[in-house]
Amino acid sequence: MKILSKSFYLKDPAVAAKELLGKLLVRKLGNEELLGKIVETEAYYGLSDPASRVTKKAAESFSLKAGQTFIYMVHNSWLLNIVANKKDKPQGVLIRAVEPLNNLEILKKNRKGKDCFLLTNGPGKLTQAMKITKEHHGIMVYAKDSDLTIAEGTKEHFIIISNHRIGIRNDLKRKLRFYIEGSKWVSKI
DNA sequence: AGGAAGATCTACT
DNA sequence: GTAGATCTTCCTA
Repeated sequence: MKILSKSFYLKDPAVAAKELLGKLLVRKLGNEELLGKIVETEAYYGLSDPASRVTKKAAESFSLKAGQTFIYMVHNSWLLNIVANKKDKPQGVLIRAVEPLNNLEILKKNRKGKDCFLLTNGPGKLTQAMKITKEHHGIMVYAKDSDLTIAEGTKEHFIIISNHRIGIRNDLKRKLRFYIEGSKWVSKI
């Protein structure tokens, strides 16, 4: 399994968000390795983004370098972001949904018996299922020994749909949400 | 110290 | 589809 290099994250967040679709999220949990295919992402543009208070907080945390995680709690849920930018700007990609590929029993246990696509079809759900918390804030996802990494996925072909983002009052005009067409794990069509 | 608001989730109608 | 739950952070006094 090939882990994406740091240079992968040195690009425009919208581009990175699109290219992250189909990649593998690798969560090391003790002796187990939880694999999830990324099926839904959103790009965030930090300071120029109307996402109010979240942006402010993000601006601080995005002083992190490209390729590091940025984890944030909202509405009793953890959200997983990967910092991605060309320059030193507070920008990044939000991982909204993944398709679990193995260790379903562990995911079910963490999700109190939920099943199938209910396991990870939302930002708060996938972090719960994979036991991702604030302790993973600032992890370098390109480092081989990190508990959380992102690796090359299969080379299968899929169609990418773009849409406006979810849950923001005054969204930007650009469509910054991307997901794989037909995936059962996409949170909302 | 207290209140308000949020990149959500769940349950119910 | 809509309302309520529930927690962390930020803002104001």
